[in-house]
Amino acid sequence: MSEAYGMSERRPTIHDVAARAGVSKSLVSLALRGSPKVSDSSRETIVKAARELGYRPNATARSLADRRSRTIGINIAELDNPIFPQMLTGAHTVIRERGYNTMLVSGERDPDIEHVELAKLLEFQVEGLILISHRLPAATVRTLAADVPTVVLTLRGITGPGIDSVTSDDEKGARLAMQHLFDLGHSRIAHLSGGTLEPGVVRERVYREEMERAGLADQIRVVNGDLTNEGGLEAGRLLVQGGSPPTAIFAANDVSAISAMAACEENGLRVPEDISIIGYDGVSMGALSTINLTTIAQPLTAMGSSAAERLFDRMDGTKIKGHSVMLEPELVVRGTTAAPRS
Amino acid sequence: MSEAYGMSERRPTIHDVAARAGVSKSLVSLALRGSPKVSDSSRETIVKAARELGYRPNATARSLADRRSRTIGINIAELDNPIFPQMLTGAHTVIRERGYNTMLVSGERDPDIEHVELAKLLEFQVEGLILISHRLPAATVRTLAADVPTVVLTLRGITGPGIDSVTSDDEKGARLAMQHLFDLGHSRIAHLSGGTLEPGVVRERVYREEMERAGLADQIRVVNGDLTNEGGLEAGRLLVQGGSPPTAIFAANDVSAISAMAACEENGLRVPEDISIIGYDGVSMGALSTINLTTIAQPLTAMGSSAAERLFDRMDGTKIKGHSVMLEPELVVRGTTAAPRS
DNA sequence: CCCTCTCCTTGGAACGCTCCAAAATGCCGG
DNA sequence: CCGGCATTTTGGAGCGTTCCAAGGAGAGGG
Repeated sequence: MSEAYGMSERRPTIHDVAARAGVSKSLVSLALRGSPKVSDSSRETIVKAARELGYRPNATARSLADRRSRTIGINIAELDNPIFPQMLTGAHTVIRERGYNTMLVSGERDPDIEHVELAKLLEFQVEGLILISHRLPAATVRTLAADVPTVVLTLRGITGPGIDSVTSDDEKGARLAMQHLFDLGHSRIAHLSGGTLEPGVVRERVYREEMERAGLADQIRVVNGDLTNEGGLEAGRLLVQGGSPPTAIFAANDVSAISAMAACEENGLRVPEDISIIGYDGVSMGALSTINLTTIAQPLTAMGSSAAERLFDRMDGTKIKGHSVMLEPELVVRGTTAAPRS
Repeated sequence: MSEAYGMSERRPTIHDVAARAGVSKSLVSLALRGSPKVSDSSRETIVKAARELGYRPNATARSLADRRSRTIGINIAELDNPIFPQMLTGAHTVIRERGYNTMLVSGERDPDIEHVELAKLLEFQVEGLILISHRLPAATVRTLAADVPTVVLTLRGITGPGIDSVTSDDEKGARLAMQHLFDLGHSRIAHLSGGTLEPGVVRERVYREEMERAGLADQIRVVNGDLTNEGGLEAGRLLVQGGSPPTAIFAANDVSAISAMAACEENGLRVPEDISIIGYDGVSMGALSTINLTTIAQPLTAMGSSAAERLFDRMDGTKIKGHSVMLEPELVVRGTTAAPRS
């Protein structure tokens, strides 16, 4: 044994176990992986020797030898907006149940960093990729998917060989929201948009369509809330400070909806008595009774787990065509919407 | 611009690059790692060949060869409570900046799962471990730390060789909270506790001590809010439904504090006019103007990054003694506390 | 020209594991 | 006691890198 430097002691390897048990390394390998071809007596000796030495298999070496990393890479846009951790949870659980590991990277809002991190994931030989992000360029996704099975979450409209996607039906969700407000009798409805970010686009389009379809084209009013706290607050102020505030606001996501609530209250408008607000996402904090936000809930955790399941399907199956799953959003009526005061 | 390759064929290796460039694999290895011993002309040919082949180094093989995984393992208790993702963010950023990768596992509230997952982390030869959890038994932590440099977040009182810990000064934070309420003139102060979970214990002890020190031993009232939404709601109800509700509540964390707010409002008590509430943690949603929770803010992101930095110190330094860092919490006065109506 | 001395470059031996073909062992009937 | 067959066990060849000792090529000095 080469003990060149005064390093801390070498971890025991399969060879050490073999030596101690008086068998060959191959047999140790078989025994420890539970092969039925190993005699009971050998198995026993080997397991005992392994335990005595505190042997722990080296997953790196194993990965190299059998060319399987048993690792899934997840790229997450950010951890701040609670929808992401929630999807992550769903995916993570499935990955674990399948006996895989999760390697997590985040672009932290910087495309360059994101690019580098994604590359590292591939170098680590991840067997599959889950992209939880709405700011990834389609070209990037296609390149990645050419190398490794990939499932995209929350990003619609990206297809191609090797790409699956999991989304919830934004079109339908947005219609549900508008319908709810119409049902309550609102017509002066404003939209707090998500700007040009992917999920925002569809929601805004549907808002416009529905308004037009209801003959309310002249009431259309859109302000960009940027899907963030700050953006929502400012946009909310803009909406309600004018002379005739809308009677209802459909916000592109919960985070900005909650901020808009604050903006309303600042300006003396009570929610829902004076103004109704409906959000989108179904983040758990919206359920807090202090907030009690009416919203279109996406099955966030389910989307995460569905993405992981789709990925495993693709990995062990022989599916070739990109296949997309669309889950159903759901209207959750809570305390921030009511009929307009007439 | 590298080409997308079919995923079935073998990935090009360093040998392929060597062949194409007409040099030895060793030289390719040196060149690609930017060694200065390589002539410019060779380097150029090699880089070109690598690009043309779409070569991507195999991090697994590299890890095995140089016995460094460049990976840090993070165990996270749960992703639901927003304090965890926030700490994760801090740690994750530092890890990335140092050129390392993050392998993420979670016990998902099940000690058995947690144990298995932690073991897998070690098999993957992580070079360091960050434990973001308050339910890990001290014995487990010590075992892990014997194998690999370890930093514990949020868990106090665990020390030993190889273990660093990062906490914020709970003792001081809790005193800040009580002092704030005293300063406002409160004396009928109840505590929404965190039960027996680690961070709750200290906060409750300080609550009791401070009440006694202020001669208010007879006013001491503690209900377990379990650090959760549901727990906070029920405990909150318990506190305010009785005949003479407290004039202030010190909650063991923000999540339960927010639920307690809801419980108060349910029962017709306005916050802060009728009852003051102060939380603990400083989660970002508390800052939402709709909630506007007075709280003791822990520097969550900083705790995460500090943990990672501590870890790297330990990894490349020769520090041996366990070293703990304690960061300062801070009183953030917002809208849920006021003087009691007299 | 030959000989050093620098630079560059190279093949082979790890790293710790899995896989495979082949060898050893054990058991049975004859 | 032997052949034949099933069951166990084994050594060696990878997996794609890095590291190292040693080999080649020029350049400059004598």
